[in-house]
Amino acid sequence: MATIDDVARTAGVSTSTVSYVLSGKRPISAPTRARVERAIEKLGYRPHAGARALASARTNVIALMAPLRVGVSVPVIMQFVAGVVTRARDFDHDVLLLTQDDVSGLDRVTGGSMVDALVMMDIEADDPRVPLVAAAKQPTVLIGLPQDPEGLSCVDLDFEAAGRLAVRHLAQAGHADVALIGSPPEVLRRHTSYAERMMRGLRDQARSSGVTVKVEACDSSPAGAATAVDALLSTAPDTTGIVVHNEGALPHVLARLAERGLVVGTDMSVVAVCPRDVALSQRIPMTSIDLPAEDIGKVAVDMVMARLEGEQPSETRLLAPVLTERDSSAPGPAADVG
Amino acid sequence: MATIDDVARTAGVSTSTVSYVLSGKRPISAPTRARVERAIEKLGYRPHAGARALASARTNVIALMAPLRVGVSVPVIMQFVAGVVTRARDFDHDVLLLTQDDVSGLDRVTGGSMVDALVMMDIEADDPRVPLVAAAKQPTVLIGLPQDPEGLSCVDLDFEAAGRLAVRHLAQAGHADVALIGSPPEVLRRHTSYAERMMRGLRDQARSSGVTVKVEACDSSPAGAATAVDALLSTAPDTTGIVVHNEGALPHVLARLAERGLVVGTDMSVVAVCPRDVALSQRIPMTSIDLPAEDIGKVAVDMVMARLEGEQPSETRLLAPVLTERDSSAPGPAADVG
DNA sequence: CCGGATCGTCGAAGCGGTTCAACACGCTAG
DNA sequence: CTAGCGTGTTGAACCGCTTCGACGATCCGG
Repeated sequence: MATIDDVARTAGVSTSTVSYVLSGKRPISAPTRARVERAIEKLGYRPHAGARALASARTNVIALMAPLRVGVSVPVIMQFVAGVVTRARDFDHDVLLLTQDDVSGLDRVTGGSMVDALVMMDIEADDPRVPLVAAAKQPTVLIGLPQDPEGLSCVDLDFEAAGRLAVRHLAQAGHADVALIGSPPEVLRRHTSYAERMMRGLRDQARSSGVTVKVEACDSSPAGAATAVDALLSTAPDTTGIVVHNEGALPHVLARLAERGLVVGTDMSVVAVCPRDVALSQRIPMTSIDLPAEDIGKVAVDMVMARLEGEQPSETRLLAPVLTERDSSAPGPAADVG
Repeated sequence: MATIDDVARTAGVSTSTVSYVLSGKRPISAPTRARVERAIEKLGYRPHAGARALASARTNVIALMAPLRVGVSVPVIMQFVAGVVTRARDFDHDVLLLTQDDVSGLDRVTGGSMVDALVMMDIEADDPRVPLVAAAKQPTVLIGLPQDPEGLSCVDLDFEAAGRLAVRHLAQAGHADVALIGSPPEVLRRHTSYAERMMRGLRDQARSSGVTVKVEACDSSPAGAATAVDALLSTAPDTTGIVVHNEGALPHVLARLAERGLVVGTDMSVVAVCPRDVALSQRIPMTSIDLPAEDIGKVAVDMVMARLEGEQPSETRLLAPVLTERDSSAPGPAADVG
C-alpha cells in the first residue's frame, strides 16, 4: 500500500500538502492540487484509517447497537439498520454493528475510540446501557425512550399520538368498542416504553371519544395470536375495532379472525401499527399507522452527526404518526348511515 | 483517556512491558504482571484502537456485506448477520456493516485497512464484487457460490443436495408429481446460484426417482403466490407434492392452497426450505429442510479467521441439508397402504 | 521603494501503540 | 572462576497521518 509520503514524493510536494489537498483545510493552488491528485490516482493511494484515527481523533465510524435476536419484529429492525447505514454513508461514516446483549461492547468501542458516536435501538424504560453511554465521550442517540430522557438524545415514533390517532379513527367511523392487540408479554415486562406510550394514548383518546378499550398482550406465534383473539372476543364480544401493534402476530390475528368467521373490513375493523410494506403484504391491504423505521434510523444519524459537529444540545424527537386508510377498516355500528 | 504510558508510569515499568502484559507475546513475571494489571484497572485504561491498528496492522474488525433491502428474505439475512456478529466476538473481532450496493465500500475498507477480513452475503453467479475482493489483501469468505469458486472461500447450504432430499422425501412418500415454488423472477434473473443449484438437484432426483417436476417462479407477495399456485394447479393438476423455496411467499402459498380447498398435509404435501423458526410459525408446522442461516454465518467467520491465522488454502464448504418431518407432508397417492 | 498582508507550502512534533535488538540478572556447566 | 544461557525487562524505532507554527513569495497601499 502506498503511503502519503509516497504520494508526496511522486507529486514533488511535502506530505502536509498532500494532507491538505485531501482535507481541504488549507488552500492549495490549482496546479499543485492537480499534481497531487494525479499522484494519488496513479498510486491508488488510500489513507490508512488507523493512522488517520490516531492523528485526528476521528474514526468516521459510528456504532449501531441492534437487537439481533428476539422480541422485536425482524423486518422493523432491518429497516432501522438500513436507514442508519445509508444515512451514515451520506456523512462519510461507516457502521460498526453491535448486538444488544453485548453490553461490554459499549466500553470496548467507546473506550477504545473505535467510533465517533453511537446509535442504540430498542431502549427499555430502565436500560442498563443508558448510564454507560451517558458517561462516554462520544455522543449517542437512542431509538426509543428510556424512563427519564432528560439530557439524552432520543428519536421515536410518537406512539402516544399513534394510539390516539388509531382510536380516533375507529371512533369516528362509528366503533364504540375497540381493543388493542399488543406486544408479547415479555416486551411489556421489560417495560419497553413504546408499548406503554401506545396504551396511554389509546386510553386517553378512548376516554375523550367515549369508547371502551380492551387490551390484550399477544405472543407473536400463531397460537399466541389465536389465544389473544379468543380471549378478546369472549371478554369483550361487542368489539368491532381492533388496533394491532405487533407485526409478528398480525398475520395470525387476521387468520384467527377469519377462522372465526369474521370478515376483516366488514365485521371487524383492524388498524395495524407497522411498517408500510408489512401492512401491504397481508391477506388484504391493511389500514395502518406507518412505523417509519427507516426514517427513524436516518433521523437518528442526523441527530448524532449534528451533535458531532456543533455542540448541539440533546433533544428528543417524536415523529408524528400518519394513518393510511386501506381495506381493513370500515364504518362501525354507530356510523351515520349516509 | 489514559494511555499506555500512564499505565507504565503508575505501574513503574516501561511501556513495552505493559504492551507485553496485554498481548502475552513475551513472558512477564507474576508480580510485574500484577502491578500492571492493577494500574490498568485503576486508570480504566483501554488501548486506542487506531493506534493499535497502525502499529500492528491488525484492526480486529471484519467487514460484513449484507443485502439490507430487497429480494432475499429478511429473517434469513438477520440470522446470517447474527451468526457472523456473535462468532466474530468469539474471535475478539467486531463487525463493520456494509450494504450490498455500496460496492465502493469494498475499496474503502480494504484499501484503508479498516478491516482484517471480509464476509460477503448473497453472492450472484457473476458477482462484480468478487474480482474486487480477490484483489484485496484481506481474506474473504463468500456466503453463496459464484460461477467459478476456484481459489475462493465459500460457504453455503448444499442446495443441490437439498433439492434431491426434498424430492426423495416426497417420492418415497408416494408422490408421483411434484413441483417447486421458487424464488422471485428477479432473483433468478440475477442468477443467484442457490436457486439454480436447487433446481438442478430437484430435477436430478426427479429423474432417478421417476417423478415429474414442475417449476414455478414466485413473487413474495400474496398476489404473486396466488398466481404461482394457480398456474401450477392448472398446468400440472396432478401435483400432490410441493417444495416451497421462498420464505416470503410461503404463508401466502399456504393461504392460497387453503382458499382452493386443499388441505396441506392431506390433499397436498408441502416441504419448505427455510429457517426452522419460519417453518414453525406457519399455520401448521411445516415439514422443512432447515436453512441454517446462523450456522452458515458462524462457519463463514470460522473460515475467514482460519485464513487470517495460518495460511490456510481457500476452500468451499457446503453444509449438508437436514429434512425434518412435521405436519405439512403425508403419504401420497402411490403410497403402500399399510 | 519599503513594510505589512495574504497566499501557498513546508518541516516537525505529536497521536498511542507494537516490536525488535539489546541488556541485566541469576544460573548452570565446564 | 568464567563462559554461556535463559528469563524478564527496557529503550527506541517505527506505523501513517494531521496539524501547528513558520517561512518565502507575491501583492498591496503609502
